[in-house]
Amino acid sequence: MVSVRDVAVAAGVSVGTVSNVLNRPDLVAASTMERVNAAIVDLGFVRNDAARQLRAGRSRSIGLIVLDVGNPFFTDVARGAEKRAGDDGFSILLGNSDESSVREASYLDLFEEQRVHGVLISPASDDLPRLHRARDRGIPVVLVDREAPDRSFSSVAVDDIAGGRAAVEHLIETGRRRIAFVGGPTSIRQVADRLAGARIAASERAEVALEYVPTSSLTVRAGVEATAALVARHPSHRPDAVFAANDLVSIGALQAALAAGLRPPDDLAIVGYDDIDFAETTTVPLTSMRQPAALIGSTAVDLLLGEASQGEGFEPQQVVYQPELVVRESTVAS
Amino acid sequence: MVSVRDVAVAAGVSVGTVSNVLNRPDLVAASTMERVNAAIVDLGFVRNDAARQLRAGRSRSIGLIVLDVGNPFFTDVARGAEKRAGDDGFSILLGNSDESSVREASYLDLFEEQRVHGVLISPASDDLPRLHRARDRGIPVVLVDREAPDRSFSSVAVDDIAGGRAAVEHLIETGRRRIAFVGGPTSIRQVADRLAGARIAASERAEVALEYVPTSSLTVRAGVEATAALVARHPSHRPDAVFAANDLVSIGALQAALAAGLRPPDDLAIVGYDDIDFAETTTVPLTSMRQPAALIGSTAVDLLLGEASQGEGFEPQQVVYQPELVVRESTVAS
DNA sequence: GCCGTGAGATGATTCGTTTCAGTCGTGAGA
DNA sequence: TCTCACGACTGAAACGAATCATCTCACGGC
Repeated sequence: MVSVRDVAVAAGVSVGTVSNVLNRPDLVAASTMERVNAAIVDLGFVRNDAARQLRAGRSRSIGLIVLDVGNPFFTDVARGAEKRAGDDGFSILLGNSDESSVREASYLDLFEEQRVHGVLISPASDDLPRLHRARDRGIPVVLVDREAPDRSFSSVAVDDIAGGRAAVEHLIETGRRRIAFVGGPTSIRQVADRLAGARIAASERAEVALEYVPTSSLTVRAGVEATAALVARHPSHRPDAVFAANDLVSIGALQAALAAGLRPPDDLAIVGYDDIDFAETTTVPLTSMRQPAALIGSTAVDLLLGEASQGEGFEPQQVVYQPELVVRESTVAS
Repeated sequence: MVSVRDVAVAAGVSVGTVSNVLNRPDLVAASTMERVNAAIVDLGFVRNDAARQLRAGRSRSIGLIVLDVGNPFFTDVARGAEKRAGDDGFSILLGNSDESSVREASYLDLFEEQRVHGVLISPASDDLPRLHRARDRGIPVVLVDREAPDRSFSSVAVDDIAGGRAAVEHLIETGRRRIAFVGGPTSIRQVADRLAGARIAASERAEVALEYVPTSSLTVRAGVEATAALVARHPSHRPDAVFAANDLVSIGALQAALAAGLRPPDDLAIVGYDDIDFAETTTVPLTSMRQPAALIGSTAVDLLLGEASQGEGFEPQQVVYQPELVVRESTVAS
């Protein structure tokens, strides 16, 4: 493996000069630079990032931990983050916690060992102490799609309470009275907030009943199972609307409804959350709360880099975007 | 930032002993180990991976470059790879080339600088020399979802020619005669092979016409645009079936067909490729060629680790899986 | 009392890069 | 002629962990 030393020898200069060619080309004479570059190409020299990092003390990478890589919402967030990070010469390390706090912790460990420039995380649990520890060690942390209860971290989120409320208000306006909220676990803050918003909207009208149907994860499968149980009930006890905690669950809910012979929106209305691309291509296109996924990702990187460049006296900032209701045939007949 | 030296001082031992506690616990006395571990917790010591790597010469990470993170097929591949890698203590660095050879090259550079343990790549282009260079520098390379023309690399692929052929044979059997293959660019091997397979199947029956409708990328949007142009033709020139290069394109094709007032499968049959989860939840559930995505990912890691542990005399291996036709309502009325 | 043995601990050295104080030589100004 | 400034380049030190040839010590055997 060829090192700067080899390049230096080949070009007849010192290692310091090779380093300058690589990092501060303005400090070196044109003719020297040419010789060094020729040697680099000749020998096939590739910088060793580990040595670079060791010297620098931190890496040029940013860790991103998402709840589910299979969810297009999060890949969109990742895309936004990656683009923004790339502009500043940073790269994104993507970790998938699959809603497991164990996996989440192991990614945090990994990222800490890598002396990552910072961590963007959509937490699976409420383990804020763990995050504080990371920050105490000098690694900035920004919460994604979630706010810190005590505002001790910067965050980029969408107002999930408002979103939950708007979704249920839409269902009420279109005539539904028995609404089921499908999703879980509530240890995921997004779920808890959307449910809270839904409850607020429901509580404003005495004739509206809101039922919480928990699931163990936010997947298509979970949506199918929970909804299948709902629609198997006697018609008099069956909800007339499902508000799903995210679009994967809502897709599952739609499948279960169709399998049971129900025809949305008449027999059952369905609202999802995230407005992933696939929500508009389903058998019955799904009404959903749209979130600006890529913008969330890029804003998170902004906040992170800001915090990283400032240091001690940094004041955490909360950015909150508003979700937007996208109405489709799963709630309103076309 | 606390280092092994600080831990050693706090525990009253040498740095070598701390390192032994971390890496070869069997060599150190129980009482010593306890003291060291206590010091580690006390001081909040976190190993510096850069220093570790520098010493070791290579990292415990494997780079994975995919064509499109937004495509669930690739996230499934990534999942499979990550799981398998994790079992051996490796982590996966996920890079998204977005079908751009420029982005692909920049990820390769990054991974080389990181002295990655190996690279799994679903190449966007035919730049094999670049890959050979990486391997010459000691970085094993395994091709994913694609075979090397000269078998000079190990690979895990699915027989796309057979897949393309089976898809078109299915269309012919169900009565279609004017078939459009939608997708591109053909510089992506998967596209070229699926098209080649389609042509073979079509050529076996004189009365079948196959038309190639290129797109610039494999996305829902591209599928919509290409198909919209097709269905806008006079009925006598309109194809009676679309074979899409992947499911994202087929979802786009379905949207365009519905928007034009056509009702699959009668007015237009549609076959996709990959059988992503969302293929069965579309307005008209999509017939698709299923590929064992997670298995592809884990097998690729297997081959990579095998090659990495052997070294020089390694013989590239080709693993080829067979795709499986999954018939749904987009080709056969229910 | 001596030697051999082996468990346990040591600490100097190494990995490859960046940085920075310092050297060298040239040319302008006094 | 001497000094000073400056551009160009040098090379040693430092980053933090892992390794391995050595060293220490206690104990058993004779």
